[in-house]
Amino acid sequence: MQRMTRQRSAVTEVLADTDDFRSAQQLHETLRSRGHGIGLATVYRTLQSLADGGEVDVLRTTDGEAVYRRCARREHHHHLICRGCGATVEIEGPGVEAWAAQVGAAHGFEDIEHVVELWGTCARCAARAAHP
Amino acid sequence: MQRMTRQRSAVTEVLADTDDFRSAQQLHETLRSRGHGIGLATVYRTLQSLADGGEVDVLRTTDGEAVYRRCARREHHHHLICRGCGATVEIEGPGVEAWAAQVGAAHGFEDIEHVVELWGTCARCAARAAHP
DNA sequence: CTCGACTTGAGAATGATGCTCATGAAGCGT
DNA sequence: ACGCTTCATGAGCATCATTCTCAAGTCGAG
Repeated sequence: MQRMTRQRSAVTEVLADTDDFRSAQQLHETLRSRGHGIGLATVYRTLQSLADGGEVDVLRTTDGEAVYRRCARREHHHHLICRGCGATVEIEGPGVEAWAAQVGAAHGFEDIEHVVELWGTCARCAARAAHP
Repeated sequence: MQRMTRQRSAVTEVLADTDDFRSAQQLHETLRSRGHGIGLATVYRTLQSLADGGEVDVLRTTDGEAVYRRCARREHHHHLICRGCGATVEIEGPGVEAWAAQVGAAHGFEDIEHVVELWGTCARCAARAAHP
């Protein structure tokens, strides 16, 4: 079972407040700045369990760092993420599911999962880069 | 310029000998076992420069570990990778390029890149799992 | 309210990867 | 083939994200 602790609700609250993908460290920072005393290890543990329960989406930046986001849809979907600030748009991958399963099976692979994410620079970050 | 050293050619040779995605550590291991004296740092540096030059493909496992592969095609393409052993099949992503660029632009994002990879368990690893 | 079981957190441990700098070797020019 | 300049190497240390440890704290069922 999963207990509802002060720390756990603080994490879900912060996640609910942003639409961007954020790293565990960034979330921890935000939590501290809001006055919640919470340990980094707890943030990692909580994010892990939320991810296991499908309540948050996790993905890896090109640097290999894990970033988390509370998505609107619980069904599988994809993202367009800003490399600069983490701003995210949920997107559709038309026909991707079927294509992935079919290609996998055609090569004798089982338990197929697919990773389909778009990375770019959002308008705001592009503007910021233009005015240094 | 890029000098051709004993170590560098050893790395490219090992990469040429496998079709699987391999981590820097695994490649280092293989190199040592073949009798090449080579430092881990050199393996990392060499892989990095090969990747920068587009001679090897790099991607991240779900654990965030970087894995490398000498691909047949130099043009952009996608992969179906075995989670167990790294065995890889190069695949086509029909229409993905155009779709990615279009979706990105529609949301005001620039410099769009896309990550499209399929992960699964290859037939050999599935069989191995069945006979413990 | 009580108490056991789960959770927390500070700090240490781990693991991948990057950095340093003294030493080695590629390869250009001769 | 011979130097010589310059870039490459490697052993070990540094860093950074993430996980582990375990004593102390706190949910929440009864």
